Amino acid sequence: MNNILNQRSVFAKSPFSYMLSFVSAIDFKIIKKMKEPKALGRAGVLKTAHGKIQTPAFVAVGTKATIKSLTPEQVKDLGVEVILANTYHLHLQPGEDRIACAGGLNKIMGWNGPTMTDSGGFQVFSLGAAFGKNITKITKNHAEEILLEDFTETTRKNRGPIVENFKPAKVKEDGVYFRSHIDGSAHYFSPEKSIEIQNKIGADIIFAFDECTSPNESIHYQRESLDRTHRWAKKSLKYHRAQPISKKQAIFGIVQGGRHEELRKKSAEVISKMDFDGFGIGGSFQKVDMSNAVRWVNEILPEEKPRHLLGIGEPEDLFMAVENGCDLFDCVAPTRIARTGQVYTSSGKINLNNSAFQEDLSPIEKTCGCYTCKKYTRAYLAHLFRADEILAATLASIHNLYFIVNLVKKMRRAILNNTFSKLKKEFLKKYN
RNA sequence: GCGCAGAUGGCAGAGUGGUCAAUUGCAUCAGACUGUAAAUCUGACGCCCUAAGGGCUCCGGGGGUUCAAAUCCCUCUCUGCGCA
Repeated sequence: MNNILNQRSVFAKSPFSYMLSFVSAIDFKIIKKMKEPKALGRAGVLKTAHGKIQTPAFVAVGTKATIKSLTPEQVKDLGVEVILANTYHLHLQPGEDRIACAGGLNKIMGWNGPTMTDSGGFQVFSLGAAFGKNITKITKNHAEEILLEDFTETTRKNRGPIVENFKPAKVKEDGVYFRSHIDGSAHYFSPEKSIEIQNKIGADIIFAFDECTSPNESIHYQRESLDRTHRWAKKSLKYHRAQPISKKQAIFGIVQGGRHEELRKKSAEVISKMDFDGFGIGGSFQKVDMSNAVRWVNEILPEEKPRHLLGIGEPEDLFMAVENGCDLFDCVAPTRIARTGQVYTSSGKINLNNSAFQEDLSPIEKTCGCYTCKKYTRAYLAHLFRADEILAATLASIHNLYFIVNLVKKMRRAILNNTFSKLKKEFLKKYN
């Protein structure tokens, strides 16, 4: 016990801790802007209580305070600078009080770099309007098709009985009722509650509580929802600013508005007038709509504050987002697809479960500098996936995260060298 | 040698007169996955025809009963158990 106390006091008195007393919880400096006429892209440095982030930067998703299948050392070694955990998941398990007692998010998970938490706003969508339907962050269907009401039938088998029209999340004016996906227990998130939980979890950057809307909602609903998200943003901000922790914990407001130019611009205006430390851009998109939405918003958001495009992360999307002025991105794709055998290469994704790779003794990618590619063959990974070995997920996740994180690092360097357009053109030509 | 039980698609294993090209699991072959209900989910999986659909062959081998057999009878082969 003494040891722990000693360690804490030593940490508290470290020279680093005095640096925490800067006025804003974060400090963002743009060091270079893209010079192309219409480009909004920039390279910068975002300083947080747990270190700097060289932007643009890819944020690794560690929903439940772990990047699935990886240790923090592996995550750090492959180049990740910042991670994002989730309020909804951590509230249910292990609970924010336990995280606080354990010393906060960084301490409990053994990650000493910058951290963020999502507010639970995405679960309003994924467990609400999108529940049991074929709708996610990106939807390939046309709105007309999405409106078909037979998607509940396709709900996965192992997730309990399908109950018609059952949704674990229900939106109310002042908050959202959730039914836990773990044990079915009822929970209620208001903006204040979300912020309170995020305060306790203690990430460097937190997000306002928002509603990510489904693209199949009517324009009327989108309007109504957007007003609600704006009200929630105000409440989130007010509550947060009243807490002492807001001196070292930054809060980002989230822009919504679906695919509608009018709503996106309105949202960007409303949210940017609030005293947030930075901004998130949320929503569920059809791919063709995404660049418009990002552009509309970033032309309005104040240039000097960081912008986080929520949940986006395929290579082509990252090029689009960086070019259009986003600084941060998070995405589950690299780690999620890795666990099911799919890995990124410079000429597109490949699926290591395909029979062709069983005798392929080359690495995933010859020119890749990641641990997995330096040491293992496709054949070995193919074997691990077939044998259902845990290491498969780890090695593929290392590669995919390295691939994406370093792709964004390359974009940053290209901005600094004025070669972004060239990089984009060459990469996408080979990748697609 | 005698008695009993059994032989089903790559494997395991349901089915025991028509609704059976044959439940299910595994394996196999593909696909999906973008603020993680996710080490998950979906589809295909006898052969042939582009699909709806249709045709052909099939439940150890052979023969029989029946309008109809994986399913009933006879016989052979093989396997397991028990007794010699």
